[in-house]
Amino acid sequence: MDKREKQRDRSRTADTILEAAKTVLAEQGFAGWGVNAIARAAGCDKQLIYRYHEGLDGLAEAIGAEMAAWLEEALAAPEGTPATSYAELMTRLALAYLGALRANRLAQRILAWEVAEESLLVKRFAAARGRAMMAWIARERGDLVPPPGVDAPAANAVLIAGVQNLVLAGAASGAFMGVALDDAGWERICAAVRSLASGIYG
Amino acid sequence: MDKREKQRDRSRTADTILEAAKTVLAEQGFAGWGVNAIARAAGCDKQLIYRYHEGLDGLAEAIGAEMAAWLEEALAAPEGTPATSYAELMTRLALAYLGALRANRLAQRILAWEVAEESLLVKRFAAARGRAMMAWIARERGDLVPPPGVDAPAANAVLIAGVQNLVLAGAASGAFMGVALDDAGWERICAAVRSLASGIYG
DNA sequence: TAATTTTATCACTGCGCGGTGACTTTTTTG
DNA sequence: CAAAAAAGTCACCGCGCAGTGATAAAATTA
Repeated sequence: MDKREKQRDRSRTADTILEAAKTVLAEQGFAGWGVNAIARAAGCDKQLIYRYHEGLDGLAEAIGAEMAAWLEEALAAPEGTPATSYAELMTRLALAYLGALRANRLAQRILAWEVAEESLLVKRFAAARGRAMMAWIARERGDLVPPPGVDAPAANAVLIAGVQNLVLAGAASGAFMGVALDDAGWERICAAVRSLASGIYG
Repeated sequence: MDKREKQRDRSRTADTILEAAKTVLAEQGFAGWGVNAIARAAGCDKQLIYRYHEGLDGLAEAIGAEMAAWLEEALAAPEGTPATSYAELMTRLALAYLGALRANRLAQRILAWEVAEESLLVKRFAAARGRAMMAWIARERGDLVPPPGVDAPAANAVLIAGVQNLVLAGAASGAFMGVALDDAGWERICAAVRSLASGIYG
């Protein structure tokens, strides 16, 4: 009876470990992210983390790659009609990013990690994200151009950074500068992003 | 010769410990912030941390209080002529915050801490900062009002959050979305903040 | 000077961590 | 079936951590 001795399968186990690593990171944050916790969550021995994933660094690298893919998809989603102005383009980007980020705890944890530690690993995450964002802009922009006299990359950086920090603050403490980050609060933030973008680009 | 047996002085020692705690936090970040490291930096026994500061929580509380005072002073600094418009008011706030934050590693570490952990302690830090900011606005505003139809608190949240995240990103990886955060880059960011504020409020 | 209280140090416990070598069990190959 | 290779487990090491009870040294009081 019940002699299921779980058949052995290397790639399956490697996958399980990667999933466990993501789960632990999403739930505990990078502070509690280590071989012991991951092996515990994966239900296997920690040795396998070193064998199948080059240790924690390899796992982090894999997660970073998945994150880059996620970002691509999250931004690419709201297709349909192309933007008719640079202001609309950037508004779409910022709002798509805001929504996607709010729904992705793992991504939030990685962002927090990026500002809390300054390892090379984490720098690469940030650089990859920046590249993905800029690539999206370059691809979607078409022949739309920001108004002359406006430093679009700098303004975009402020907007996206604002969105990013608000999502992190919302997850961590539920409010920012007196604005409660509940559903109504997020609606206000979205409206403010729209106003800011059209105020500078429109 | 040289028999300086350091005279004992409780309040002096308590101060030394607090300073050491700040130094360790500023240099190592909150990950390396613990009784052992602090005692080592203060050159005394860790037991004294429990005796004179109620342990790590008490120290954190004290540091948080100092931070709140620092923020007050950092924002209050650029007096002189009062702002002539709401746009100018918020531009001043954002730029003063940006400059002060960039120069204060300890404050940066605390901000990173706030988004990385979700303890009650850290929530209080965030709440206190938010209150200080709003109090500054209420005090300096005079009879200036934002244009009708603009949700000023929400827009200010986006702006300040953007400034905050950019400073953290600059310290951690030196760039954000392709904008290098060196002296020239910060000039661009400041200009963008000015444009955003006057675009939405001006 | 002697007794007492304050200040500071020491030595230790228990824990979880990252990491590794030796082992057992299953699967594949000959 | 036996041998070899792959997959997975176990027991252990050294380390740094938070926390604590007993103890030593200085300062204060009697």
